[in-house]
Amino acid sequence: MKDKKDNNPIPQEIRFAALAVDIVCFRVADGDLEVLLGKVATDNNKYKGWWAHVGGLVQIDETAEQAVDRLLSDKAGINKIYKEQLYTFSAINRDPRGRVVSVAYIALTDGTNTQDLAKARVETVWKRVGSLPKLAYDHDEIIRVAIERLRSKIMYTDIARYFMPKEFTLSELQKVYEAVTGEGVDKRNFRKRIIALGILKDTRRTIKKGVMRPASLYTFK
Amino acid sequence: MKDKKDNNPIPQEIRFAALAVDIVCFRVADGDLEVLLGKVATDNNKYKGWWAHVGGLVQIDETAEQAVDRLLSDKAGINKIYKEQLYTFSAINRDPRGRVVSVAYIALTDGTNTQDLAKARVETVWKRVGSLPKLAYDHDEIIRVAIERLRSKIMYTDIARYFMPKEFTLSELQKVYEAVTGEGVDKRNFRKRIIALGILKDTRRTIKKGVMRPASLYTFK
DNA sequence: TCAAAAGTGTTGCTCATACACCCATGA
DNA sequence: TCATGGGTGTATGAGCAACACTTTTGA
Repeated sequence: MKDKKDNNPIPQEIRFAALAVDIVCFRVADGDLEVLLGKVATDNNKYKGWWAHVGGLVQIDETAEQAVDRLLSDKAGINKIYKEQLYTFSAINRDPRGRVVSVAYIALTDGTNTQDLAKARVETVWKRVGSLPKLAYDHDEIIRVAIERLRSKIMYTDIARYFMPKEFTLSELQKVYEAVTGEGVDKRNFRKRIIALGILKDTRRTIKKGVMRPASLYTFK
Repeated sequence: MKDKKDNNPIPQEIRFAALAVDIVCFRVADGDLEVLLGKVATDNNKYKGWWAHVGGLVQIDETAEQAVDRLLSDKAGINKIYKEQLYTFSAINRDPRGRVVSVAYIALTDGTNTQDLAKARVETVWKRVGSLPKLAYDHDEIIRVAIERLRSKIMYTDIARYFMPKEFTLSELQKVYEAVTGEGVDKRNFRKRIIALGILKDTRRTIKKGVMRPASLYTFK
């Protein structure tokens, strides 16, 4: 992709920075909030072999959003995912290779996501946010901000929906809230509140897992 | 400043974009929410003579935050102001001169601000947000997002403090809330709520304006 | 009948809203 | 005494938190 013709009329001398995106991609699996990490593979990079958020350079003919979709697909085999812009990090030495300004995004996917690992061009792993290694670049800082934002938004929006598969039980939804906030909630109060919001639809069908009473299945409206 | 040596080890061919900041600077004056606009002065620019948010290019040796401080000071004569990052706009054709990615900031100042007009290198004006002209570039979109964010944050944070002078009356503070939200509030309920937050301190002094009962002066803790 | 998760109501508290009159001042 | 904005209390309803037992199922 670097062979694209540079037909940008902006003078070269003021184009000092490379523009990148970094994607903090979350899921909830087995009651744990997890984040997608990719192994740094570029040579001449003191962080080679470290774990980092998936990301890369924005190209001349795409927006930051388009770069996010492309990089998630190419590097991690993840497609059609919910995303929102998080923050832009412009510290001068955040990348030891030179001035790189990064627009960070949060992305959410459901725990049963279909990651096309055949397409993924980077070694990736899902790590619980409670036990992360030291990350490359300023990615520790980025994920700190991302978790803070995610915890705050799950309280007053319905973003939890992007963690859920099409159909789910109320217990599963509750586990997602608890995994994100890190705190347990009362089952009756949770169900009352979430039903009162009017964002769920009862499918009138049930699912049975193991030796127990079947649970009602819901979808988001 | 463009004469700075380009000692960036990032290869020239991936540095396609210019990085800019745009600053949506608000104040409340005479009960109206106003925004600072600067007249576009660059030649070879189809927007020359239009009004736009104050902004400019980020330089190689400064962060976006530092660029905001520098540009507000140089172009508008405004110093030491509260600011927070709003959103990064990366649409490909947002600037007709070429690919410019802009990190937008919100800045707030009090209505009695001391703008050093002698230093200001750009013609500026404060405009009521209710009667804005069509702005240059994508600045209509930027201010739409900025106002949305400001209205939302004034409801659950204490950012209103940055609109106030050191000391102020409760009526003045209420006017700021009303100017930002665009809606009137009940005086008794407003005072009860704001006092209950515990963020104000009564100076035990009063101020008298015109022919009326003096009002108590408060400060933010 | 046991294990395991599903499902269900009531009470008290806190907080937001609606609403109207007297006070202090200088002209 | 009048005009102007400053300053105050109460009642009602909504929404949230605390709290424990019964139901359904298959082994």
